[in-house]
Amino acid sequence: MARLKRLVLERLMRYYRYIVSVPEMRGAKTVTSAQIAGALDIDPTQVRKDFGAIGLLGMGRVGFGVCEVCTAIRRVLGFDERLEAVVVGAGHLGGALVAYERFTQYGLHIVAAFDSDKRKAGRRVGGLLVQPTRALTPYVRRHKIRLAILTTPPEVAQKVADRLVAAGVTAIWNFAPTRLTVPSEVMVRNEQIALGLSEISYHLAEQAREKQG
Amino acid sequence: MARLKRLVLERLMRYYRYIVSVPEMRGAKTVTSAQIAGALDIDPTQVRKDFGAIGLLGMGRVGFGVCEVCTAIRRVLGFDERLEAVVVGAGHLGGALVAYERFTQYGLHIVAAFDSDKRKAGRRVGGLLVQPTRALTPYVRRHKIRLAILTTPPEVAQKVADRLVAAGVTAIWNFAPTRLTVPSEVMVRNEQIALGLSEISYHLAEQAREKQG
DNA sequence: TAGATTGTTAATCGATTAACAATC
DNA sequence: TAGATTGTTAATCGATTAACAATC
Repeated sequence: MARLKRLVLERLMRYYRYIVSVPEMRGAKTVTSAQIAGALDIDPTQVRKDFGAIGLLGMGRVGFGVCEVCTAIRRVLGFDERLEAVVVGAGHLGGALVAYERFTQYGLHIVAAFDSDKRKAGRRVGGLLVQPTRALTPYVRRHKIRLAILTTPPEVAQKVADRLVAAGVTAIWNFAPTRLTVPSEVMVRNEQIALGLSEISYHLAEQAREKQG
Repeated sequence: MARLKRLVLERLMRYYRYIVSVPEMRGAKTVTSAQIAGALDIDPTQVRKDFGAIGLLGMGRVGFGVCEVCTAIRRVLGFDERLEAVVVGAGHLGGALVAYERFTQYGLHIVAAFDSDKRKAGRRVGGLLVQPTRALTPYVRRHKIRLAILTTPPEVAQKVADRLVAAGVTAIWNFAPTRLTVPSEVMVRNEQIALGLSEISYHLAEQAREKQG
């Protein structure tokens, strides 16, 4: 099976969420590409192509088996495997991620939180005791942690990333607004929340300009 | 000037951040498209095109004036205008956004927070007193709020959105994992953080599969 | 069977990159 | 002037959509 691209993966996630959580899906045995596409504002052909890419075959006149779809997506995206992650940077955002229970639906478990701030270390964040940064490397090594969630200030993000990589992490979910330099075998997913502001701010500014003249 | 697309706006945001915050930019009078492109891993032609789209003209052999670039981006994206927003849903994520001070750099000021949970209403979140949801509509009306940041659970997101629209909001920054149905003149930006997990989880699952067989 | 839905190939669309003359 | 950098047109690349025979 060819390596799936980012856009495909994100759509698979959306299909999965639709199928497992939308009320009209409750109890349904089958689902058509048109149903999913309509709900998610996607082209039905796209849905069938994505399903085809992960080996899902539909049935003419009926659609796809709900169970098969769920199972296939879970398997491909790895939701059945327990995935343990550490959070580095126990500020507001880090705390929000630790507290977000829905991640466990996808197999993700945040098992430790770290912060360099001595006032934060020792405090509790969403059920986790925040540890000082010097405990990071040994923890990652001992527990064979593969994923780190980075929510530090941008100034220290690269330094932390270097330590994480040295400790053996192979994926970083980066919420700091900086590009990270890492070896090619380490995967970085950048989550730049502030980028959304560009679209919103522009839209509102345009609106104001149109109103004026 | 033609309406700018989402990808262009996001790149403009990244150019802006690079220019105002990266150390090697300190004191520089000019910057070339190659410099920016190199730092952000973008094609230099793209940078020049984007600059051209907002009316920026470079100088042969020299590049672009740092000041001009900043000013132009700020003006186009509307960062010079004060933009007031309310947060609805004062949970961990809502709190994190309220506490995020860097937004003011872009003209965004979160001026009020609301939550339907009676235990949360009355508490402080990042300097703001959380108000009960019944205060939402009057507040938005009175202060002519145009932007709402939605961080409620997905189940109530649509209902809240309806109220916000009725109260006069024209843009919604939606962090709830649901598609919202709103009138066409209202802009919705979806920030689906969990989508990133699909890419990470897949990558790590693939890695494990490769190792096994 | 008739008809809705699939899987797949071809056509379209848009975004990115390459090429290069014009410029300072 | 020589050479680095721009602005713009053309070529490429990839993703999305349309068309339609095959299927149950």
